[in-house]
Amino acid sequence: MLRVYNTLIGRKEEFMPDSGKIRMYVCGPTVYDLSHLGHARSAVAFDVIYRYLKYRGYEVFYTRNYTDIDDKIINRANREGVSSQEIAERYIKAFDEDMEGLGVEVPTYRPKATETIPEILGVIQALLDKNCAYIIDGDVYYSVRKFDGYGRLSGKNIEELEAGARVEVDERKRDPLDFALWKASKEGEPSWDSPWGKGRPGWHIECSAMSRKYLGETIDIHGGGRDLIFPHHENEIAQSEAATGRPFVRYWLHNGFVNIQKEKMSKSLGNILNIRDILHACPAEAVRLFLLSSQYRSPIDYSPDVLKEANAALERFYATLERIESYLISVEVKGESVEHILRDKFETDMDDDFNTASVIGSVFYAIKEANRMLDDAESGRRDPKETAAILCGFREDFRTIGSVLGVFNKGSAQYLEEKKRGISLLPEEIEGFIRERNEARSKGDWEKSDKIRTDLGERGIVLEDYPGGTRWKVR
RNA sequence: GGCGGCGUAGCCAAGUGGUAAGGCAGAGGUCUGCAAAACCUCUAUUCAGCGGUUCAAAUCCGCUCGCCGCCUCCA
Repeated sequence: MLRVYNTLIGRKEEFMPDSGKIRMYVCGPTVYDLSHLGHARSAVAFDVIYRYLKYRGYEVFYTRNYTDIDDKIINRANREGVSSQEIAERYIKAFDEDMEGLGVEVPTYRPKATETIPEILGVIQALLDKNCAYIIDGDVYYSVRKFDGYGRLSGKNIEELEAGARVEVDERKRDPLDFALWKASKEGEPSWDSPWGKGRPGWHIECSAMSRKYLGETIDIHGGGRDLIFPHHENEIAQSEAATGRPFVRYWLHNGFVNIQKEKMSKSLGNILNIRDILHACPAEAVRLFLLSSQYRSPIDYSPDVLKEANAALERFYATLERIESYLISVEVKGESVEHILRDKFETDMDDDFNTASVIGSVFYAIKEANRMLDDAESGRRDPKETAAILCGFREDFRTIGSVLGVFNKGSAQYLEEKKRGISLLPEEIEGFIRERNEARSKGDWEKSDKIRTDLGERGIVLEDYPGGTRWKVR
């Protein structure tokens, strides 16, 4: 039984979709700059949720939008002297590249706000017809007071919000909490025709329109970062439910932030880490492993060290996987029953609000088990066939888990191959050095043999001597 | 000020009523010419603190302290 933490009720509850088809919407980026680690966390968290739901046998219709019209885009365009569209296209492309780099699966639908204008106009018109919105000088505002449930998602009440409202209130609005559905365009700004004059959509309305267009009036899951709970998601609920008269979202899921030195990563604090910079310095699987090492709702603190740790953990995983794979080549497995203890644990953990941190713990527990069994089997203290059957189960379960987490996903050969691309030496050259070193070793010339090992070490090659011979790997 | 969340070993992090997963770092050991890798042992009588409920609490309740987020664009 899958249980998820639903922000709407503030606790975990059983996930019961209406049917085997799941409609899921996640708020995507506003495309005015490169995406940062925080975006990566949200994308990876919901990528794993998407994959797991599919793994569980659901058909998932996953929509993630691009907000491609917005003040920040316009500002940047003006600053650079190019069109808003050009800015949006540039950063959509960049975002897509980053997602691909992170191994994030492509959602079913990836709509853009600017391609949903007719539907946006439709929702606004419906709200005007129902007297939930009003027009002032070509702007259209949503009348928050007309919506009973306002504040339910964020646990706020209207009176308190008003009391704490910060300045800069637009005097024309009937109520400080009212927000723009449609903004009349100023000279030179991108605009679309509407019954209320030329203008562009407000931020919140696009998600209501896109969600409805691609997934219908009531959807199963709506996700995004915690900071979107208020006002963005609160406003989406108000708009959608007032317009359709039906519940908007059944399960609201929100991911925690990536912090740097305990503080939220954000533009205003200037502590941004771009995805592409990180990906440049570190394999994608290590980034994902870092992100998935905490439960998706918890805050996680970034530092260069934790990424290094994730990378080291990955290294350990693949080194053991390689051992397992070589062992399974040497020992025939047939007719032995393969057990899937790991897979069962994986499902139990994931069923509990996608507890990837616990899954990763189990994987490394299994890694230790596997190494222990291999040590014992290799020294004849363990039955080879029985060992092979268990390791075979591990290997299959690693693949299963890897396919959902997008980590531990490669064959060990592939992983090691990729690492070898980064080095300046040819494998034949390295083999040559190893032969030379072993000749020296056989003569007891430790000085020479150690120098060869040190020299290779400086070029990123690590040597390991085993009873069967010397092996090398890339650090 | 209002609302929400968090506080588990040197660090990261699971565990939400049945007696503290896992990783990194550290110490000792096995193996090795020496290493490396791997394995073994050790490293939280205790879960911010104080009370309460219970046969039983890190887990539930209350209070205190500390940190963070939202209330304004934000993943």
